[in-house]
Amino acid sequence: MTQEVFLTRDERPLSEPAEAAGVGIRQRQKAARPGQIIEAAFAEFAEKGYAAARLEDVARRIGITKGTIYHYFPGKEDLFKAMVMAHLLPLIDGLKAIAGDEGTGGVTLLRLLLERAWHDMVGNEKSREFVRLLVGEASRVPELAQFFQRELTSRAEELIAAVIERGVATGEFHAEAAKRLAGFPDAIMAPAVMACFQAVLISGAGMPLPDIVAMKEAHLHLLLNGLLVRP
Amino acid sequence: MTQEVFLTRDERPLSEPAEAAGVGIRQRQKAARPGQIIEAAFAEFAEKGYAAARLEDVARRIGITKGTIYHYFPGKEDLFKAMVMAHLLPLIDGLKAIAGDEGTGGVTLLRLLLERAWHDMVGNEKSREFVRLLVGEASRVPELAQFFQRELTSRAEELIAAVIERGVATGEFHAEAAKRLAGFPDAIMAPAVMACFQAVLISGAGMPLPDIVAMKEAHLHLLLNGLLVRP
Amino acid sequence: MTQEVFLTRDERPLSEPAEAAGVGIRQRQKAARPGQIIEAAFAEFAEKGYAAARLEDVARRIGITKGTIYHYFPGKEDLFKAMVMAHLLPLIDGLKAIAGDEGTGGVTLLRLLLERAWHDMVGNEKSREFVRLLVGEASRVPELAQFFQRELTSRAEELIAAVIERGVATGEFHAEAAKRLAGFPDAIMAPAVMACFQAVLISGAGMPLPDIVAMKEAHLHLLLNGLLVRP
Amino acid sequence: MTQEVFLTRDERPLSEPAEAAGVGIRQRQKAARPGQIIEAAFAEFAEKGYAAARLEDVARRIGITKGTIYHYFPGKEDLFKAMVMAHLLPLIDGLKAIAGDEGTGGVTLLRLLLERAWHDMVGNEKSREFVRLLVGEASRVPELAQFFQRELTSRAEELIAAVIERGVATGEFHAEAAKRLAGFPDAIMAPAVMACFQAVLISGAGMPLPDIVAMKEAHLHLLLNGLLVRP
DNA sequence: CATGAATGAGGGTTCATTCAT
DNA sequence: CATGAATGAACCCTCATTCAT
Repeated sequence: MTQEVFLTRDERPLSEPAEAAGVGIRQRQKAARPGQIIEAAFAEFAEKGYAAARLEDVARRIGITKGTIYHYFPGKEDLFKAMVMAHLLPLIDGLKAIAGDEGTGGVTLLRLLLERAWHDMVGNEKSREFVRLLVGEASRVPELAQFFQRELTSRAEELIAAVIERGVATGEFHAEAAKRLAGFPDAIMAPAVMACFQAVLISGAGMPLPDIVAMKEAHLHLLLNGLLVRP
Repeated sequence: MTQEVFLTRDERPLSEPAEAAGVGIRQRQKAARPGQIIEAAFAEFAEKGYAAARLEDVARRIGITKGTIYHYFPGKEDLFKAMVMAHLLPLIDGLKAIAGDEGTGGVTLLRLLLERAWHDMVGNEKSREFVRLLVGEASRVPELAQFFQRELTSRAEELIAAVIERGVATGEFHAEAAKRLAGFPDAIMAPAVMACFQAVLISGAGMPLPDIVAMKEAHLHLLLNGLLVRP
Repeated sequence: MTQEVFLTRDERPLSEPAEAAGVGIRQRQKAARPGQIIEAAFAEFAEKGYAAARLEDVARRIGITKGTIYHYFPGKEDLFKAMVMAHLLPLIDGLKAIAGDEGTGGVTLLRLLLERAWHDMVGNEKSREFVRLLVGEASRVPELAQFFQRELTSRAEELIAAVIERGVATGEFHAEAAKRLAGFPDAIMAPAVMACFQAVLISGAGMPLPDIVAMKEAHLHLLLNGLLVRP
Repeated sequence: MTQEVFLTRDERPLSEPAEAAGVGIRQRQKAARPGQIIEAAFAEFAEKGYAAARLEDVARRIGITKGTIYHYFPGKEDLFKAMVMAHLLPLIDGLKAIAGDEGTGGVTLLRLLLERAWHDMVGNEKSREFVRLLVGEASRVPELAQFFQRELTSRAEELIAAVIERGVATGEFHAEAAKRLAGFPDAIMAPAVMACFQAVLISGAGMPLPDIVAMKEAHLHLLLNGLLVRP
């Protein structure tokens, strides 16, 4: 069982060939370009950071030249935004899917939520790098920061709140805990983010990753039971 | 009650040579320069990121010229490292202080630990920016990443493990929870890190900060009691 | 009779791509660029010396901008090396050509050798400046100094030795003189080098050049006959 | 017998302590400073060239600071000139001394002249470096180039002409050779200059120096007898 | 006299962006 | 569509020179 166990859903590469049937290879190439560029851009931005990434390196990664990028994106910053969007949208869709789940109990919903979070933020190398990139650079692009806050963060917070509420309604969760968490719902997700950074740091240092599944279980257990001995 | 309530300890600015008695203004200037420069560098690096920060802006911030920086630091990267170190050292000392506390119960120790973490990572604007900067850039300076991992992260993890162990020894904490957390001690600190990012994002978007003290309380309560209703 | 009488062979400028038929102007430009840049670089380096030469001036000389130079050369030092090589290679070829001459007598060969030396080191302004530049700067680029020593100096010394040997074999040269010169073959070429410096100094001072052909004749005569009256 | 055998005359260091008797050490220090600085400057200029030499390195060489140099010299260029002058003057004096020698025969005078030339240009490391420096940089300082031409070169040429004339007068030298050399007297000295460069290049490449005394003898022999077999 | 902190004018180098081909 | 030569605006870094101490 590898560390990439969380790849349970749509892991389509961004540069999908779009199953073009009768069109020539040139057509297919052309249609695939933006996705290829975004993918290469992600790799460079993640590795070097926005400012230090060079468009020439992005281009070379997929065997094109600098100029070609400008056929598809107006400039470096736009490419960055597009790349972030391309990665953000699936995450948002994931959240929407859960929100639609007229699931049963609070615990089940919570588990579903954590599953998604761990998948999206810790599940594989690219996810982790993306989170790191977002934290490091997004605040330099206010437009993105706002989109991120509006579409993902606040949506996630609402979802968490809803899940807790449901747990309280079904009698699973403690009402007082729910009230207390109202002002800090992200605390629920925090360990996943933490695991993300831990993994980035560790793999950056060339050390072996810890057991991610066990970490996820520890996370859930901590949320549900806390540390204290039941009286 | 402002957001800077956590400024309970030594918040001496990095500059200022402590005591300057009979020495001339030039002498005082000279002794204070490195600290001033580091402070200005922090501001620029935090605002623009390592690559986008300009030494000229760092200099202008304290009314000197670019060249002067080179009297005190060999170059941009060294300045960055020095700045990180200047911020990291106090955090390490903070951890050491707690480790020395032959405290009583696990809960008390845990509270102490959280207090420190929230102070150091969420307590004020600069702390938060520093954490963000570290996450965003440290991996580009492997030397720093390793120092960070060795001196701070692993030390913190040991401390957390010790605290939990003590809680188990005193009968406060659940043995099973302790065992489960052994592989993921950072989960304990995660909500503080999360709050840090949340605050950065929110203030970056120009919105008002939430009640940090309440968040800290919610954090502690969640850790201790979990979400579930006691059976 | 001008001073440039020695331009008897291929004095093609370094630029110009030889034949440019139907290709567009852009193509022709591109192919010619490295040569143009090297030529301009030579002029600047010769005039100001390596350290004081400015790439911007090199660029302006041929109507391009600083940045363009970096499309063709990795940096200032590489440009310098390339320029030296471009000038050195023809000289080496010249020596090889003579070495291939299965000439007749020692005197004839010696005359051939001197002809080349005077042409290559005194014959025209550029040659002279190049020698001066080499003497002044080569030692700062050990790589070049070694190449120069290995490919040109030692080759020339071997050639001189061979010429003298042949003169001895044919009975033209004095055996004792030959033996004595074995340890100092460069003495044979020395007057040409001297004339090079003299010309540089003199034209630098704005004075008229002496009669170079006469100097060359004096050189040959001195070598062959010496100063003493025959007994 | 080492290579420095030519050190037969006044090899006083430039920074002589001026045998001050009762004056304090401070006084002596002060009086010696300009000479020390010039000596250090020579070392740096010779090693790096004028443009690349740093005044700070000059200062450090003798344990003072940059600023002190400005107490004794108006600036970098003036220091360079002063250094060149300090080295040039003894050479000029050497020539004058020979010119005063109402010596006997032409051969004897010629030998005297060569002795000086080899001593001053090949005799030791510093002499050689100085010649190289002069060739490389002097033309960038027209003022110096003119002084050099007027005081040293032309004086040397006159001296050589006089020596040859005397040889002709005494019947030692061939009249035709004398006439021919009138337009190129430097040819006489050329091998010494050549040996200088050869030595610089060779020691720059870390190889062992050839036998300088033998080279000098070969030089003289070549001048007197030429290469041809006497008919 | 001597120091060395500070200045400020460059110069080498990089790279996003443009545009003729 | 794609190329890649060319531009030009920065930015890091160096260092001769100044001057308060």
